[in-house]
Amino acid sequence: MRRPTLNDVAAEAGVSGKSVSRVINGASNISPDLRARVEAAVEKLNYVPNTLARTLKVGTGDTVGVVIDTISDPFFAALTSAVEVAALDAGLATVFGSTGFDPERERRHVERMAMQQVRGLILAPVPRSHEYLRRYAAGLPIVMVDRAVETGSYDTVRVDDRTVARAAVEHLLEHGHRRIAFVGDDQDFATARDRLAGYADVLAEYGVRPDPGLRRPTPPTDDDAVPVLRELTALPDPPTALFAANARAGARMAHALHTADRPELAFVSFGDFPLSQSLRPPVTYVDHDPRAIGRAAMRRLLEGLSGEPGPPRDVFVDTVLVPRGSGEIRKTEVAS
Amino acid sequence: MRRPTLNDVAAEAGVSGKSVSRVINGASNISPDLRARVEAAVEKLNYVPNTLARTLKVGTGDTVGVVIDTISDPFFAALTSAVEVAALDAGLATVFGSTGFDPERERRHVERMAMQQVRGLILAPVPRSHEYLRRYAAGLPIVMVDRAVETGSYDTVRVDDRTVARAAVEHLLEHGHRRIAFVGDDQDFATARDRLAGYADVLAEYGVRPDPGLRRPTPPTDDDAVPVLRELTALPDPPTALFAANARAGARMAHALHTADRPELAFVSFGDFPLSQSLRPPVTYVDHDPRAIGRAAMRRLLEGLSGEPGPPRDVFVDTVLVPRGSGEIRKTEVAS
DNA sequence: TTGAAAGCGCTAACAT
DNA sequence: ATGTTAGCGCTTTCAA
Repeated sequence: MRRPTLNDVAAEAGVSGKSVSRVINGASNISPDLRARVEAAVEKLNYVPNTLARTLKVGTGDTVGVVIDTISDPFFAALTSAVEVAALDAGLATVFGSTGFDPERERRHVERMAMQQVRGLILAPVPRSHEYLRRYAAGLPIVMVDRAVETGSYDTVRVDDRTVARAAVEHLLEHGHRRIAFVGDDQDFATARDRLAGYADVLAEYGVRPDPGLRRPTPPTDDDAVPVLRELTALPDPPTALFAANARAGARMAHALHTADRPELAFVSFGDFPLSQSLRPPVTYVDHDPRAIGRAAMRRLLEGLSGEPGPPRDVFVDTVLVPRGSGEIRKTEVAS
Repeated sequence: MRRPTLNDVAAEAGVSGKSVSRVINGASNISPDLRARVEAAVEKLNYVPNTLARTLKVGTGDTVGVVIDTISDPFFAALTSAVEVAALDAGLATVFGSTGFDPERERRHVERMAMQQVRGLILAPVPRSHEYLRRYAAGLPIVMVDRAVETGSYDTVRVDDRTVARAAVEHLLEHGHRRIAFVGDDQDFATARDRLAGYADVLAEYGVRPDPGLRRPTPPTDDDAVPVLRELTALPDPPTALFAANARAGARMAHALHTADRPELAFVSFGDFPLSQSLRPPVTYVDHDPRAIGRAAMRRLLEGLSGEPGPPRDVFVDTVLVPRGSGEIRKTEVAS
């Protein structure tokens, strides 16, 4: 009992295949009688058109691909959601794949999507050489989001990490802090490097000597964040403020601050996270709005689809610093 | 400059199309010489096979579809992530679509996926009649997750809501509470109905008269949760405990409890949410593990793909009550 | 307004 | 071990 095809419908309705095709695609010049007969046959047979055959013939499909770290990350969930909505508006469907930061998995996802004839690709690249991408880039618009690799070769949509990190750390400096810890990803990510650079920039501007001892990687889990915090507070000259350079680090350090009961430490997170405003104090953050990135990426992709792509462009989306309490703690009392 | 096809490669390598096909699909009996020539041509032309054509010919593709409320919901993000990983293990790709609770959007996603010849469908159905689904269900295995509609017609993977809600509320009753508020979705969802039924069951068992005044819908946003809480505490005989019947309600009521500074109210949430353990007190919850649901759904789908599907089956995944503090507050002091 | 034939890119069946 | 032919389900010529 195989699925009915367009020709089955044609036979049932006693018309030609092309007529069925016309009815399905809503062509104009069709006699009401023919249309009615075809529609009846479609109904009777439960006919579902085969997009693959159509795409094969027409040569162009209606899906875009999204490849990201993991959909479990709220940042990428929101980004993907925004892409999906924007794609839907443009009549496009979304296929997605997550890399788990594995370059090989990324490659396989990209390859598969290219083989499936996606119209375009939105990619949060793992921090590695993307030599392999050239092969697929021909005739396949690619927009990189959140991070950039091989800058200049591909469109990107991201925040200006360095500037934003500067602003966040400056906010702490303005509140009197001089010992400011940096908790964030290792330096494989250009993004992380830029944030660290912004941190270093502004410290230098304020005449603060950078101290490598104040730098810690993102704790792998919530539970690992507490020891990280203890290491920092146990220093001879401990930090009075914390800068979390990404939302994951933010959530985990917030957890640690509460678990270890150290609400007197000033704290700014690069990226908001759920419930951050329910904590006491609520968490001050600089946000790079994932939905704005998703929408901008889709916009850029659509430009690439229709007409002249032009040279690769770097789109920077705006960010905002939202003071909610934790970042406005002044350095007054000296911590034990 | 259209993309090269298998025949272009064949011409370049001076062999037949079928030989190229063989090399690409790693067939056994191929002379090293031929293989080398083909591989060189593939490399030279940057050839990328067209899966669509393959699927059309072979009659069976390699993708499964996932249709959920929204990927921004951490519950569904985790579920989808688990499905993707399980699918990858089975050599399948994942396409996804979100409904935003719009039945029409759900229908369009399902239709599109069916047209794209997905092998199977994992669906969190919007709470409506799914008459339309029959049309696609022929030859397309469908597994419903989290919720069930038209029970008995489709496979489902979910929790036994009634039993779990019972356990959660009983936990509060055991701690001395008798006035227990129910905050949760409206009753369009079978899931919500069952949870309310479990709540009612166990109240009756403990001889507690149900009070409709203690029932409130899920607040639409965090900010709306505070008024909901105030309404409840302003009652003549206010609740001493809260049961949030879903994770969203849980997060929002937690927010309200903290904003309004009412930590003396006992609180159990159906479903965990981010940072719930960083609150004071940490939130007690019963969890229906989204990853377990995702994995079980994929397992069931694979059964449906290979061999005898058998009659629709309802799979219930286990849940656990995790006491973390908020649910263990005894009813001792009288509020206000 | 409708239909017949050819072919999109690939592979199964059948040669050789 | 390699090639030829036919055709998957659809749409695009081109005719009628």
